[in-house]
Amino acid sequence: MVTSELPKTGFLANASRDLSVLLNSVASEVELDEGDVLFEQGDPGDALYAIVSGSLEFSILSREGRKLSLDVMRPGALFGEIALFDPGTRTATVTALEKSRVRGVKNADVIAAIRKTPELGIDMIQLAGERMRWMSSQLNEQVFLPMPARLARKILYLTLDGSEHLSQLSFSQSELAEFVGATREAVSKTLALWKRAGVIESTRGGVKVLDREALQVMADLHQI
Amino acid sequence: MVTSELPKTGFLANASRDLSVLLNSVASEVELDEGDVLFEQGDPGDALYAIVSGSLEFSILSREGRKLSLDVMRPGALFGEIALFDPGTRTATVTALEKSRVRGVKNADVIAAIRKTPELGIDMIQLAGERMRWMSSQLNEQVFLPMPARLARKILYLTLDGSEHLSQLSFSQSELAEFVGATREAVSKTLALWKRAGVIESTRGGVKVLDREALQVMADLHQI
DNA sequence: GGGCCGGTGTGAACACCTTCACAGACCGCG
DNA sequence: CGCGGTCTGTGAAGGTGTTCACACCGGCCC
Repeated sequence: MVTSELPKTGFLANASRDLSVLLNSVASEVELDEGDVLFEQGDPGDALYAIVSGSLEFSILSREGRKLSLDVMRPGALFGEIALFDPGTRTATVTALEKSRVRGVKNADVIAAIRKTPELGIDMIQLAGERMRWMSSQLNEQVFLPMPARLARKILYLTLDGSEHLSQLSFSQSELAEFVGATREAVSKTLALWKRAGVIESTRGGVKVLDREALQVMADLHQI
Repeated sequence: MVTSELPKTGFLANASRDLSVLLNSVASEVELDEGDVLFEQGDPGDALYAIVSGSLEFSILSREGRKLSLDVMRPGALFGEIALFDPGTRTATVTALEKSRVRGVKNADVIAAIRKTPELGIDMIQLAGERMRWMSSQLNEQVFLPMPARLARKILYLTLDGSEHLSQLSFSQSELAEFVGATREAVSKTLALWKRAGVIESTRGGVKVLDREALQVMADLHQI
């Protein structure tokens, strides 16, 4: 059905073999170009996805169209698991940040597979647990932290690649603003401060982390 | 092992029989007095709970000790499911609002039960899905809605009992403030406005909803 | 009753972030 | 090369909620 190799990173790395089998048998592969929307908040959804290649943005939308970006998902990531057994609409929007390939499994297929191998159910619950833990931390940050701390945290988080630290981050200030839930101007002013302090370097469409330690401090501080 | 009857409301009402069986066999019952903390954010946790009687508050804490209350859980509610298979610490704090009884099942017992009856795994995933959907809506509200709208929504939400509308809500303004993530003063000023408009009535330690429709409007508005 | 404590009402000053406005920089493209 | 669009920098004004400060009110307990 599908031929390309599944990546061995992200959640898939420690998921059971059962899930890989499922993704290699009944899954259907989808190709996305940069900017393509895989699904949108409010859509009915009945599939779980795994990222084969590329990167996708995970975001939620307000009724007025404001966007809060939450995560950038990379190969090996699994998502869309809410839709698995809870019939309802998508609670988030997923957009391709570059040319990407994802593999989707219908909920009916996953249910059938769980009935055969309960171990898969346990994996899925573990996945849900991780996601909830992460959602909970996002809520905590958004509610309790001031904008600069949220910005510092998101920059640190987004420059994590596995256990590596990338110093270069390719997001415009407007995109960063969507990640921290603030305006472009506010982000711009904070970045300007940090730039003057030698913590970061900023170029058109990107930010480079110079002093990771200093950013860690900003992430915990409650003023500038 | 336990003798008291399980309530037939909340999530338990539509959960499979398998879960009820589990809760009636291997569960251990805990008695809580008003103010008792069942578990606290950061604690290691390995149990799933069901509420038998009473009511419990579900909240998250900031590092500085600020509290955001998220929900009041009633008989039939299940919670603590993150801890089931994701070894880690609690992401929230659960406190008894009155004398309550809860029944807890250890994760090992649930895992064993799922291996026997996969259907239970499917139930658990559905539970996790509902919780995530709800968490997602909370994040959305906290980030995108101004304080008065959040207050109106929480009051409406907390006066829902099953499908009934209670008009009386027994929370002080400080407690309401913890629910909306704002200060007592801000809540007080907003309630004063609504009181003058005849939408609510407020007494010491409580609020009474007079005009539910009007509150619904407030909940959608983006200014007072 | 008197004192005290927790809850309530409200104003003033302030902080933080938004909105609006505009200028300059960079880049691709005709 | 010059033009248009997007990205960036920054200031002024405004709004929303916080912090601080204080008055008042109602119960409860000695």
